[in-house]
Amino acid sequence: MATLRDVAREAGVSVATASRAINGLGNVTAPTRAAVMAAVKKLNFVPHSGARSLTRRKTDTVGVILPDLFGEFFSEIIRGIDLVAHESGMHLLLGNMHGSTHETAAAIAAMRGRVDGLLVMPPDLKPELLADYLDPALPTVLLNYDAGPLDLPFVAVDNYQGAYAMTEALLARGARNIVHIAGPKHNRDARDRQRGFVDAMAKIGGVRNPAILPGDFSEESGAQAARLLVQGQLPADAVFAANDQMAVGLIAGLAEAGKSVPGDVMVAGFDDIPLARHLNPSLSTMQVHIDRLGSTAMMMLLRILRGETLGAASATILTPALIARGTTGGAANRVAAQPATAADASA
Amino acid sequence: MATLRDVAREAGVSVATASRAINGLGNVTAPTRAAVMAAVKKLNFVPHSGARSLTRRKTDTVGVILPDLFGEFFSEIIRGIDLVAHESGMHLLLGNMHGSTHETAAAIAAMRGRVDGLLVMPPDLKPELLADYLDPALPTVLLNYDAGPLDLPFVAVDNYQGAYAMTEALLARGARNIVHIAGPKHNRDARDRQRGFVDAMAKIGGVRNPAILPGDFSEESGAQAARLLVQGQLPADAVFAANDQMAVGLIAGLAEAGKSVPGDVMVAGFDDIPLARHLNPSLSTMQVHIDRLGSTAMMMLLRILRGETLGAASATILTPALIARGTTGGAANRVAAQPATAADASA
DNA sequence: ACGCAACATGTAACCGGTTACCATGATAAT
DNA sequence: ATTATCATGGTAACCGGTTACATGTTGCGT
Repeated sequence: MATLRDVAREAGVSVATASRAINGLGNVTAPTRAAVMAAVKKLNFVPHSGARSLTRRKTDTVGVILPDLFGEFFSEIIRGIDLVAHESGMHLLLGNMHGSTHETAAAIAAMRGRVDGLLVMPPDLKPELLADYLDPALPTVLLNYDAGPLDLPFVAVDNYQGAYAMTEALLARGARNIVHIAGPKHNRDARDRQRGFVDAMAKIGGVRNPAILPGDFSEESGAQAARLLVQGQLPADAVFAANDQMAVGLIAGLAEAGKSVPGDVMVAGFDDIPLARHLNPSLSTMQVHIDRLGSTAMMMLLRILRGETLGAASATILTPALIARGTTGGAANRVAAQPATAADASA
Repeated sequence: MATLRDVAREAGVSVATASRAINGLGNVTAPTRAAVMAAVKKLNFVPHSGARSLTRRKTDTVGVILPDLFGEFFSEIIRGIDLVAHESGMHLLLGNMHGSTHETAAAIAAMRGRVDGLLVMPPDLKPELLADYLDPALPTVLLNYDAGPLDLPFVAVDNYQGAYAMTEALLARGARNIVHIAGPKHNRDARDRQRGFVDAMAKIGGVRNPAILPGDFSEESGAQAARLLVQGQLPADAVFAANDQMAVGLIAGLAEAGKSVPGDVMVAGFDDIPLARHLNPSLSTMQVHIDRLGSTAMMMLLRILRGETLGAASATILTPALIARGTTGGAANRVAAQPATAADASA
């Protein structure tokens, strides 16, 4: 592979001139530039980005660290990020922590010297640990994680409010015995959604200890919950799954057991993955605009990299919208969970 | 951020020794190594991967260049790649050519110096052009693209055979007037699938010029086709869409027009995206194991990077399996399109 | 014709690691 | 006691670019 030295020699100029010609710096005469360009073409020279980023101290790459790559949730996030990154000529370096805390540290460490900034989604990590792993000098935006005391910019979904709104909607539709299928114990989204459910049940439904089944956000755990429901003879007239994936498994499980949705029992999910509207009956859910989660975070990171200060915009909360579809017996109309916030509108 | 020089100074040794201690090379005494490690911990030193890769001449990163990031097809591919890459401690650098030929060149060029190898999926590029863009010195595996004369390793799906088998199955189910919804004109997969359809119709069904509607692999174009079908009064008793995404749109469009599936018309797709089995009725399709496309390619690339020669394994053809589901009125049983090939078995 | 500014180009240091090669001191062999 | 041997650790070159600074060249004003 040809190097800049080769090009310079071929064009009969110094490396400095060659570099300047290639990068379009002003102080090069037209004929010199032409000679350099000819050499570039002839030798098929492509600048070595690794070497370049060493001196420039920027890599034009952002690291994206996700807990997993499975399912539409993550692919939508990546798509959202890429959309914005691509416009600014940024590349995406994917890091996967595969659920393990130890790997998270490794994934973050491996990014040093490769990226200009980081987008991290640490759904089940304690903030203190995260602070240990992160390099304070590396601009970082958190995905779907309010770091609280850490004072890191983040974009998150208002899970509490969303779950509250969905529970309220189910109660309004006449459900009395609503069962919640929770997400992973350590997962923050899952815990916030559960809190929203519990609070709504207490305040609006007047129910103190609503039934909660365990789950882990997987389709299989939704099916599992269906079996528990049917066998355990829980008197449920509605089930609110903490995410769509589980709702999908749940519906399949209920169908197997001969239960009709929404006839025997209503079902609701959370996220609005693309699959949701294609189910039959279509799935009622809280629409999160998952791709916006990614694109908003990427836009924030870009602004930080440009040296702007985010100020109030450093904490962006996306409010999910209630989408009432077939599984709650409703028409397919959409209603905002609450007036869109300024943050949401700017996204 | 601390550099190796800082660490060496702190530990009272030279940079060479520090480097050796950190990388576990033999010629360092235990006390010296301990001193270095203490300095590393104290200064929070993390080696700068950019600088390291410059001398080592390897980056532990592979570039992945895809035409788009939309839909489950691509997210499944990335997942498959990541699965294998992660095991070998490799990172993934995402490049997106966003459909444009010009951007493809840019995406590939930008990878120089950043990656050890390339995984490229160029569905609508001419082989000659591709050869121009690719760096012959950079190990490259093509995804879903038989480069023919280029002699590059690739892993592809037997689209022709798959489409042939699906058409045969539809005919066996009693369909007489089968309409095909084609993919993008320049897309190779799409063309091969169309050829398979046409040939099967001719050889088995004895039909010379079967009806073919245009499409572009998008859900919307499937819906569009549904409108054409209904308005144009085409006497179709089965529709074979070139991919699942279009089949989904098609089914929605047919439902809108009051047509029942599979009662009035059978529907089949291609790819077996996760969504397929969740539709109601569930979608009959050719199962491609999309993630394997990615993981197989990544495994091939790793072997090349290790210096092994692939030999016959450099061309891997995955044979899709016929999955008969609800939209063709069948039970949900799976039948192999044909005996699995050696290549398929080894994947 | 001379002095000086403005501009083109070259030299070399530097980014942060790795590593070939050499120097040192300790130990072993004679 | 003297020298050969070797493990350990230091010096400096190098990877492939960028860029501060030095140098050379041209053109303008007087």
